[in-house]
Amino acid sequence: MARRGETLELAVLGLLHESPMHGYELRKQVNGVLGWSRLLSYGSLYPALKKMLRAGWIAEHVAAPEPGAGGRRQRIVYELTPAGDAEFQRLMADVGPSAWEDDTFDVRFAFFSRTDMEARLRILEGRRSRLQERLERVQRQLERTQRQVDRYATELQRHGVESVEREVRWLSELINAERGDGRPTGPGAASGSQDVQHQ
Amino acid sequence: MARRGETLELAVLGLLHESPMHGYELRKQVNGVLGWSRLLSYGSLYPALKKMLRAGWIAEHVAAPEPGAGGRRQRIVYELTPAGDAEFQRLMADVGPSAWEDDTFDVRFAFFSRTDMEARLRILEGRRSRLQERLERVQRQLERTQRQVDRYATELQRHGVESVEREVRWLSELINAERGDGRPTGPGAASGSQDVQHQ
DNA sequence: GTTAGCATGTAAGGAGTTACATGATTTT
DNA sequence: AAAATCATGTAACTCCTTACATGCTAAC
Repeated sequence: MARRGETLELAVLGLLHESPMHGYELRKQVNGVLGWSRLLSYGSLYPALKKMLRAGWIAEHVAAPEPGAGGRRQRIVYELTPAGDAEFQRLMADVGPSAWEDDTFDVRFAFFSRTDMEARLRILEGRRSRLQERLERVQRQLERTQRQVDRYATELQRHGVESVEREVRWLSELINAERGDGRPTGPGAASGSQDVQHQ
Repeated sequence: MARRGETLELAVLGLLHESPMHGYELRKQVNGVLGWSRLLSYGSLYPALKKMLRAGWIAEHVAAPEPGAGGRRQRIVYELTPAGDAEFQRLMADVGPSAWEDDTFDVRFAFFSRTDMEARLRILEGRRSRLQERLERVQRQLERTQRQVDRYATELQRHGVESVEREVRWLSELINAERGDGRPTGPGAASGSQDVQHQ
């Protein structure tokens, strides 16, 4: 049951899973690697780190201010504890609807290497049908409300629909690639764009 | 100075500008017309309406429960006051950076018919350079951090970049259309990207 | 000597969600 | 009789941002 707030938590856990890091660096990674549009603020990150420390998922240790490049002050390096690793596994094991919601999906996807193919497929397919539902809902509304007098409102909607359709295609390619990788000469999934995307 | 919270306000003002509506209907319009992914909740909308009532921007009147289709209870219909119309104009007149932020841009765009071409161009161009900055930042990061061991993280970033590039192209087309509509055979703006960037 | 980037934090507040509370009317 | 849809609202809570507070080192 991954609530909304567990997204940042998962991101931190996943990044520390790769290597220990201090807060400032962690923030840049969260922004960069996870392609978040709005830069995560320190007012968000540091309290989250404190909370995770208290929960015993991460451990801190003060690193010497190595005189390399840039003005280095004493940094606090965080690393994953065994409990933190367990928590990461627990969160990643959730393949229910919450795993394919808008805010969480990207983070899950970024750490897909740490899940098995079955979980990946379930999440990708869940995400896809979620988007398809959205598409149907919007298109139904487009027909229902005939008030298409306004070109800008119409154009906005058209662009929105196209964006979602594009993402559905992307997901379909990923799903095919997953299945293709599973069975090298798969007979069912071999229609054209089999593994186009997978890298 | 359109702060984050003024987005819902602007949406309501804009929709009531077209015609009076009650809350339930307003919510559907906000969700549908403005293509919002997450459905706006009543816990958000009704307090906002109360606030706008107190501010004098909208007026309420109880409508008789006309026995048409659907279970109709007594509805509260809201309509724009002259003060509300003024506020709408004031908000729409803001062509500064806040007008092209992620959460606000869509709403502004939906009501573009109520602005002049100059304001439209300024906002479209502002939005475009904002996205281009984002693109550069991500691409710089992609080069800097060589840790591209993970195919999923890489794929996520690739898709993200492509999405933003696609939106930049969309904005460019809209900008061209605006200029084309303004001066049917415009001689000045015809040199490719003459004033593309100018913020 | 001042600006820019590195680095860590706290306090206050904003914007929205979820869950709760209520109740009418129409369709199945 | 139950379920679905219409319709309005409140209270508690969550997550996040902004602004503030501090101070180091490197480059200009």
